[in-house]
Amino acid sequence: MLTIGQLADYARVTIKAVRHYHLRGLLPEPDRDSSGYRRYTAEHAVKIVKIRTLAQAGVPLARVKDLLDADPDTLAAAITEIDHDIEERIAQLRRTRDQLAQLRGGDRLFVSPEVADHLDELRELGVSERQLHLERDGWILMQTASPEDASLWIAEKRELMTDPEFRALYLDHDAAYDWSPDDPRLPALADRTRNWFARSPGRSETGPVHNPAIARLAAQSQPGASSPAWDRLARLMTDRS
Amino acid sequence: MLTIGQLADYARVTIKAVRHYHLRGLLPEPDRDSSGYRRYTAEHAVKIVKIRTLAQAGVPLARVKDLLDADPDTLAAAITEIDHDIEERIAQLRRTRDQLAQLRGGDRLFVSPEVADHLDELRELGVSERQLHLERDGWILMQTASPEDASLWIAEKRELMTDPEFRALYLDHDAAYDWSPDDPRLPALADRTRNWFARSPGRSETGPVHNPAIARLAAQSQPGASSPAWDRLARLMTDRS
DNA sequence: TCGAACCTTGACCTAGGGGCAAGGTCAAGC
DNA sequence: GCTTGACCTTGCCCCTAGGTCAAGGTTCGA
Repeated sequence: MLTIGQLADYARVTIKAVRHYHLRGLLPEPDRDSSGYRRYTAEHAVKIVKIRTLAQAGVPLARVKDLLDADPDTLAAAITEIDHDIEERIAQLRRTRDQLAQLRGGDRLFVSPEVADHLDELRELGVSERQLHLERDGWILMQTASPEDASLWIAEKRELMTDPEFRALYLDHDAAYDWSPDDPRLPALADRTRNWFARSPGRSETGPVHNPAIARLAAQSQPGASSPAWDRLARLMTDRS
Repeated sequence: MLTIGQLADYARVTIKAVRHYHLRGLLPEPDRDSSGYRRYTAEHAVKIVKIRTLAQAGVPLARVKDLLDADPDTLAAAITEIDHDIEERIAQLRRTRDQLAQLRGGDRLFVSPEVADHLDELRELGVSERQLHLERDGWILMQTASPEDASLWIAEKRELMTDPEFRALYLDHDAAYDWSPDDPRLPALADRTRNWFARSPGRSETGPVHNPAIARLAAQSQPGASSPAWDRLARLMTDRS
């Protein structure tokens, strides 16, 4: 006959857990000795090892209770199912490990692989961290609003980036962020930008949502995402177009 | 700007989880719109994907909170540690799977491998299920009371079982359970048993605890573990020895 | 304009215990 | 006989990481 502590040690379970199983009706209360201590038999030990095994497998105690006095076929079926469940949890943990590795890496975790590649290209081009941040956040918002459109837009944007003139314009806009709003280079930049859009084939017919500048607009809905120079640039471009 | 539902969908998290993160101080409460709805930015989306990734890895939210604004080196170290932790949990799940498989099989889960092998041998010998049950429970109690002694005793018991005469005695004792207490075969069986113990070398000097009959005695402390014939047998053996 | 889908807060629930209080019991050693 | 430490008892509230339900306000698309 075992005390609760001996039983708990045998099954490698805490005393508290044993009492919890009594409370949940998984384990019948054993007889008490003259001093009121619970006295367990080997039957209890067997049952509690069963309970522990199922509970460790993540089976809710309510289900463990049913399983304990189910017929062997039902139990076997349940075990098969639980086994599959564990396999799946292992696979999930592996996926989590991969994501954890990406968390070290940078932004790939937060955006689609295409956008992540795009951001990498921008970084190589020498785009400022501020601008990268703006781009990333813009794509996040777009992906959230419309994942299908976002995947079209990113393909278009990346194709655009193969044009050296567009790349130059992009870098100039990036640099212009810090300029004074009175900077004489701003009107010229606005002109070059408008000219490029006018020359670029098919830009206008795809509708306003297909304009890659919407990335910047979306990002600008965040606080601190614009500057006096950019505001001036926006006015220069809309006024004369 | 995202609603709570859009944010939750983006990060593949439930709305309730998002609010829970606010409650725990992991995620700053965003501004509300005119109707009191929370309105999120891409910054929130980034943060919540981080939180989700760490939380899915089993990191307690309190620690996630610290990690969110830790310096990169601290974060990297923590991620390495968390990664090891996941590996360990995968290993544990594999062990649980093995145990689950044993749960289908039978008794191996509840006793040491040596005892399990012993029980298998007894089963092959044609021992009754009742007796097997008694043996198993006896070994459980012994293992609980004194694991080291139990491992010595099981080795001794298995060596004993290699003796054909002991095996015959064991099977006869098993069969005798159901006999009438007046059965004429009982005194003869008691004699044969006493003779065997007397002949068997070193049986008496190892002390009473090394007598394998203690298995039966231990098992008999359970209700319904004896019979009139066994009681008579016990009296016959002690009276005349 | 209406219904569906969304949002709000609040209250209560879960599993598997942990920790503490306020004791009772038991075995060993002096 | 007395103390000490380890063990046991019940009962209570606490935790995590949310889930669920209720009762209501809001927004959006047909």
